[in-house]
Amino acid sequence: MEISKAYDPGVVEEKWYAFWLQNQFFKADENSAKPAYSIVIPPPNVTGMLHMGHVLNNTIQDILSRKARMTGHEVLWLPGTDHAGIATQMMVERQLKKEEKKSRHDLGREAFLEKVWAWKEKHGSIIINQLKKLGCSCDWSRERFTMDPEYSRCVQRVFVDLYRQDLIYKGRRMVNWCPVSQTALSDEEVEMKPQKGFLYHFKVRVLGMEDTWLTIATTRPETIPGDTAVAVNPKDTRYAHLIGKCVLRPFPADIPETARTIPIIGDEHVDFAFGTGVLKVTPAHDKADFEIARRHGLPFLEVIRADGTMDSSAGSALAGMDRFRARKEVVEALRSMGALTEEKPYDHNVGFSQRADVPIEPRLSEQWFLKYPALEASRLCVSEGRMRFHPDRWAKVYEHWLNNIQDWCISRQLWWGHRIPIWSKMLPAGQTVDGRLAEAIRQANDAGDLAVIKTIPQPDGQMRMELATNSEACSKVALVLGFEQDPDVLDTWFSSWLWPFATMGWPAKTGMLQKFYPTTDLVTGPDILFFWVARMIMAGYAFMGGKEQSLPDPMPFRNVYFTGIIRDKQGRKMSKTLGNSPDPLVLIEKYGADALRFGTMRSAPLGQDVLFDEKDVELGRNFCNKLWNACRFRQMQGGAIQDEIQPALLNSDDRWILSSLNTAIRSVTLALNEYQFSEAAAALYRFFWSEYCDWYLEACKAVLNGNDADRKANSCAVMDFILSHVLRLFHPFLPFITEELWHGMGYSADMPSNQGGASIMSAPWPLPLNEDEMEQFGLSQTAFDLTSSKYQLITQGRNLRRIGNIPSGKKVKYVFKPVMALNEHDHEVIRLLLNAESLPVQPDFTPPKGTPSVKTNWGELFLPLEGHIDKAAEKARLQLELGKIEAEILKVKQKLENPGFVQKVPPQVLQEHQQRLVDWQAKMKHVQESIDNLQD
RNA sequence: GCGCGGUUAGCUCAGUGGUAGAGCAUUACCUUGACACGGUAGGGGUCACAGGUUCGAACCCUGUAUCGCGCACCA
Repeated sequence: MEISKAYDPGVVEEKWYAFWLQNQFFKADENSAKPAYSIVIPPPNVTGMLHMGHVLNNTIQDILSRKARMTGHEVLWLPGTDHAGIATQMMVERQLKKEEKKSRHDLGREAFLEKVWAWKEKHGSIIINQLKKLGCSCDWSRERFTMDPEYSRCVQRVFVDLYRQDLIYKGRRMVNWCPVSQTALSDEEVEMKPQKGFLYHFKVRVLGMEDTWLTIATTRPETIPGDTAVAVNPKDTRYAHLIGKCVLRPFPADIPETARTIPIIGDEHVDFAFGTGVLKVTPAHDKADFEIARRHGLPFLEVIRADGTMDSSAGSALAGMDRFRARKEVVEALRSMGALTEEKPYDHNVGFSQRADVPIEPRLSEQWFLKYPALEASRLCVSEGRMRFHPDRWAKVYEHWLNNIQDWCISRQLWWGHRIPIWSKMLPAGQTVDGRLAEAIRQANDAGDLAVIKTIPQPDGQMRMELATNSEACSKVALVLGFEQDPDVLDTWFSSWLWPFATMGWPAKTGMLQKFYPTTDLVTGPDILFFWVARMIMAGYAFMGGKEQSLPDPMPFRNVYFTGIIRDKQGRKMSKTLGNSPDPLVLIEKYGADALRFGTMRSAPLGQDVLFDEKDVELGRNFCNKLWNACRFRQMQGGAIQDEIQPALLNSDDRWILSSLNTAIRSVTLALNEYQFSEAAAALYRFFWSEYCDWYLEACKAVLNGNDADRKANSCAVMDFILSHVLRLFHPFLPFITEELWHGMGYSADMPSNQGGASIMSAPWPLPLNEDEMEQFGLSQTAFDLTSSKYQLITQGRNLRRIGNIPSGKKVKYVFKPVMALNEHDHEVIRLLLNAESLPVQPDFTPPKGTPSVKTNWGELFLPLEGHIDKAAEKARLQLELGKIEAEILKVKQKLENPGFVQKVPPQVLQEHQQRLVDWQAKMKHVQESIDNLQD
């Protein structure tokens, strides 16, 4: 192959991705005899565009998948997208408004949904294509969407099943209402944000008492028209005597006083230290007040409408006004009637709709709720360690959430999503199920579908008959009989929580489920621990635990890896509004996908947020280029691939790099097994750059510049050995460039097709050398250390140039006074790497006075400078060094003189310290001599 | 308020009891036959603070400060 000077990722990446797809290397075979490894992708929103969070997330999944393939696993990485109810609907609504100036209501439900589907068809694959650019090795033949027909049937089935068990019920409750999206939200979708507001005090007259007033503190005066009581703590001596009396509510001012006379009640909930100790009770617009009202049988008075504007019940002055505008109006009105006694700035937390970013309005409404199933099993699998969280501190957060769990509000007043599979009809009490419907229900159940009917008595004496079914035939009969389907749809997460098995053909016992469930790893951000991870665990235990699946453990995954959150280099969250979120595709264009992957992984330690800096990607690009050029260097030596290393011809540097490779294989494998991706990347980086390129390749040139063809060939064999291992170790991180070089260097040529012959993807993951191989190659710690100290000698020798201000590029003469026999190879390596013109070996060398030198266990190295030395400067430098050495000696001496130390410390540590003292003392002696030599 | 995590070189971070590390940035030198997206050699840190345990603490314990996150919140 002809290798260019710099690596150009663009063409290479496209070529190999197409190649992988064409050869179906990503495809999972459920009939394979290999052990299974599986991941289901956290499905990105169909509205999504690839951002740095996706890059982090999916690179990790790809690394895990590719490594698993190389270690001989049958890998399923199952991709797909999420319909993302609110987000998608809002996006299409916005577009509709912009382009056609219409609302969804103008179109009607059906026509609007057609629009959304059309939008999904057009844009839904954008993020999928972006993942392909990143190199993701997903099995695209199994791509799923949470609103696929089969998937939707799973959602319905689960709903009906839970409904049958009375775990799903309809209730009129206080919910988190988003006035912009105009739907209920779950508690998890509400984000508390600190807000600057005001705490207002206003007074109301106590009826039937002479000049007695109560002062009430509130942050929400606009809800005064909805107050149906005033509460005080019964233990509060200031007010207890007033319980049972009434006060006059100031608003709405245009209704008779009798209609706004409200009682003073006593309730333990009231904190008499807060505000004035008097609480206004607005049962329809506050969660706590709702509970108080229930305890005291107070009426509920709604004064704010679904869209966040004031209802006519709030009085004609406020009707139709936005809630925040109304707040100001009410304050002014109180002020003008002289009732406002205080108005002071107040910081407090307000719940915001996560999606629409506006304050939530607690609102009384009828919604569907779910009592979470399988709570205990879900808790135990983590606390008992059968399912492991990485890092495991998230297990505590998970447990805490489970222990404080509230029923899940699962209905949404949206159109885009899974419509609730309930059909109902009002009937006179006592009416039985129509025969045709009863027959349809029987048939549905016989066919393996679910159909359940319930009757719910109504306050007016009628009853509501509810059919829950996932059978289309059955629901059609109900429609004919005048039943109507519930208009709401389900929370998006009510479909996502089934992802690990609904994507694999559940409820049937499919080959795919048998092979790949439970999945091995889940990789996701901690921000969706409650939304998604926890609920998937429950769904696993609730629906995969039955006899029909016959699983030893129905858990959905064995390991959960929580990524950090990607922030910018100032530590701020990436966001569109801040404009600090780089477009990964631009980065891929500029630096290459491998560079982006490597840079991201290198800076993303387990369990920490990632401060992203484009410099990291630049580092990745530089690294790819280094890899490219190291291979180019091997290529330029010519010759065929050398796959036979001749042990007899190995030199000290060959042995050193083979030992080093062995260490690298161990540490990279270990790090990956422990999900320490940044550690694995750093270990590879260090091995390849600092050890292979900086030392081995440079030392290699001693052989390659020579004339011994056998030894040259053997050096090439070692290079090929190292490179073929390095490429495989790097493949999970850098899939494209490693594939290109794997083929380009010819390493694929001799391999069986399914073991690296066709693609590096299927090449075996490198194993450390076994003892036989170590012995055959003559590798040992002693030999390794000896060569390491040779390199230390070289570094120190190069440093000598500074003394005479000799440029590193200038060839000079060094003299070596060895302590042991120096073989020809080592001699040449030292000479070459010192960039020495010559390196005479003179065992009895007597240097001219003041010649700079270093002393090592290989011997003493001199740089004769012939009077080029600034003696004063050199002396000062040596004095400084002497000071440092003395400090070190003092430290070690103090330890060794401490009787406690000598008695208690392990012998090995003691010996280390003693050796250290000897070394430092030798060094001190040498430096002292050098100083003495500088004296005239 | 409760819980969790962080505080180590100018920056971003490794380092879990035995000589303080990496990358970037920085200084000097080098365009040498793989690579300037490069090479060589440097400089730079009383490991937030205070106690304690230990022969020995960046590391273990206690407390404090500070930053961040999660949960719960008093209207």
